[in-house]
Amino acid sequence: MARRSDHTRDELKILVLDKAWQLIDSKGFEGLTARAIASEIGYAPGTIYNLFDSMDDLYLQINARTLDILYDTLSAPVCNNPGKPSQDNMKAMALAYMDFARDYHPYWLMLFNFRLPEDRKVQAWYQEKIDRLFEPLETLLQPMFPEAHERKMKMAARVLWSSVHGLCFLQETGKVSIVSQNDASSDIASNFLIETFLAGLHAND
Amino acid sequence: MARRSDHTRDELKILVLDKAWQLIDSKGFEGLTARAIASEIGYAPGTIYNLFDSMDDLYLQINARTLDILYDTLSAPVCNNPGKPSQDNMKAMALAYMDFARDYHPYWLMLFNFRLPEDRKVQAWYQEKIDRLFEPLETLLQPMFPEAHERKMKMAARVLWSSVHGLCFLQETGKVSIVSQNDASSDIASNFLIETFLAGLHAND
DNA sequence: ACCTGAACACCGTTCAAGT
DNA sequence: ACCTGAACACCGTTCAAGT
Repeated sequence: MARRSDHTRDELKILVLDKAWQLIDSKGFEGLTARAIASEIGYAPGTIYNLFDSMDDLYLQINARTLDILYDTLSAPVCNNPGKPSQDNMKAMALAYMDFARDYHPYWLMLFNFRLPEDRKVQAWYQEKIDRLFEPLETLLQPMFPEAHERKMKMAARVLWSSVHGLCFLQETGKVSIVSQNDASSDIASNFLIETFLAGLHAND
Repeated sequence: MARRSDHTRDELKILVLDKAWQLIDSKGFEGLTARAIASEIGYAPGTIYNLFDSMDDLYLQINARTLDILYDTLSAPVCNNPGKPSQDNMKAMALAYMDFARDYHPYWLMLFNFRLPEDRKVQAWYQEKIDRLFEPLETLLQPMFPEAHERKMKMAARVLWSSVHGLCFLQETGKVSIVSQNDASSDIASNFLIETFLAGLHAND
């Protein structure tokens, strides 16, 4: 019931987000409540609302962290193997995405369950974090398109990316067994998708 | 506070589900609460739990209705135009799916936000409703594969279906503008996906 | 047997009151 | 200025008590 100044405002925000991240890890998204965070860091629930507009705002900040990790994950295949054939790197990227969905499962789910409050647009900085997710794939697709067809290349990147996401989503949420109950089924399916899509791109040239 | 027997148990279940469907339509998923349903049909909240194990169980029943409508929607292009080229029917099917996602938006979202309570498997009757969603697309893909390659055809159906879903999901949840801010962008993107995928299938024969 | 409705254990969020 | 914590308006869910 006083100013405590144990931490600066920014330190406190980071403290809250770190604890939120931990709570998701240990209790899942359902365990992430304002009261739980507050009690864990030794503050009152109201303090959360001093730092964030709402829990939705806090979810957005968590998603921002997740998007940063995902960006690094998707960039890795491109950066580590610049010499390799694009198709191999694309397959590696798709598998990296699927591994990410498994390893960061609750965080990855939050990315898509989150809906903005209808009325107002998502902030520009957040949209930017989403948009740049396509960049690594664009880098790989670039050499397959003439320079004049950049818009088509960008569409191809988004379509292929969405496809991998769709595959991953139906796989990961267990709605569908893509090929069989095999453990490697998602690998097979995503490789098949990429091979077919790239073959189609070349055929339609 | 007594047995009322205004309705049989089954009538009551239908009454609840109908009202739940209406509530989602008018107030969105957030407006769908046990108390709201009960008050609207003139029963006590406890009655809902007499008919359903939990709200999750009720969500599952709503999803079952949604899946039935979706199945009919996806079947339409195949049934109505048996003579047309498969590619045209596939494009129509993809657009039908995207229209469905828009027209039944909250119901469609519930399909994917719903996660089963970890421990126990989804019931067989529900899994069946999911599995048969692939049938219309399989019917269209069938002629493109030799009979011996049925397993490959089934995988192609699931991969293509997932891809369309992924495209639709990123489009509909507004995370990504696939081509531009154009209204027709999802049509362009899904047509491009299908053309490329089919061309790839033929090229890899 | 069926239904009630109070009760339990929670939520997100607000805001007057403290230091 | 910062933080508290009680209060408000909700949740899902349970279950003794009624008819």
